[in-house]
Amino acid sequence: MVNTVTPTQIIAGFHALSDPLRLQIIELLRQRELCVCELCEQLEVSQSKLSFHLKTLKEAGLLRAKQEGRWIYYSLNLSQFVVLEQYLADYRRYSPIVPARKCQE
Amino acid sequence: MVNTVTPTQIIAGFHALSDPLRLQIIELLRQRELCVCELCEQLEVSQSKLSFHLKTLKEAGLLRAKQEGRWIYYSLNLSQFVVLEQYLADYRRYSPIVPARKCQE
DNA sequence: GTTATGAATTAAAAAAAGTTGATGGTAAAT
DNA sequence: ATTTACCATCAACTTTTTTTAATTCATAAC
Repeated sequence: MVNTVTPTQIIAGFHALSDPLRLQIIELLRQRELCVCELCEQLEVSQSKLSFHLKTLKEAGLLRAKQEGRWIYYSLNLSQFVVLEQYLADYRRYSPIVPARKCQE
Repeated sequence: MVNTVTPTQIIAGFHALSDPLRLQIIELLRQRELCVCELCEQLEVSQSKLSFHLKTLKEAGLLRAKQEGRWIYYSLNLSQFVVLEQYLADYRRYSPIVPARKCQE
């Protein structure tokens, strides 16, 4: 496997997931891909605001954008979800429960 | 199962994981539990700063704190890692790839 | 070309998060 | 009882993120 996952990617991913509106966006896209105008309506937010959050998610690699005419359709990039999931899974799997070395002598 | 996971918990969790120093803290605690003074030394940050980030991680449920004398030992709360992992896994597992309904008629 | 629509970008303002240094609390040592 | 060590908290400040409104860009329709 070659795909090196950088801390920066991980941090951007988790940051993108740490906002309620962004989680709502993801929840909607889970059903099917949507264009910005449709997301706007369903979420009842301004286009500009939505655009900002879409960018955050896209730059974190969690979304894909596909232009079609003057519409832009967003969809989940599930492989990036797997990257983050894997990161968490590693903690669960390789974290021995070792009692602390005591601080004093 | 009764354990209802709230969006607030999820958001707090991902937010806690979206900072380089906090990831370093977690990386260290992965080996074994540590007291604050030891984390301070290894990470070379002020005690106050460290305390702030430990609080963020603890309030997100990712860490446990245990007092012993005047030392406070922090350790990973792996079950909360699993909660977040599960959240991501659900997207991967239950997200059908459905083409968009087109916007125009 | 001109106009209208969908969406990104910009700049300024507002809000939130993080940093710093000082202070305070508690437990142990003297 | 004092002092010392470990750690949390507070208030002031800095930095980053988010919001808002205006503008710009691109595509398509006229």
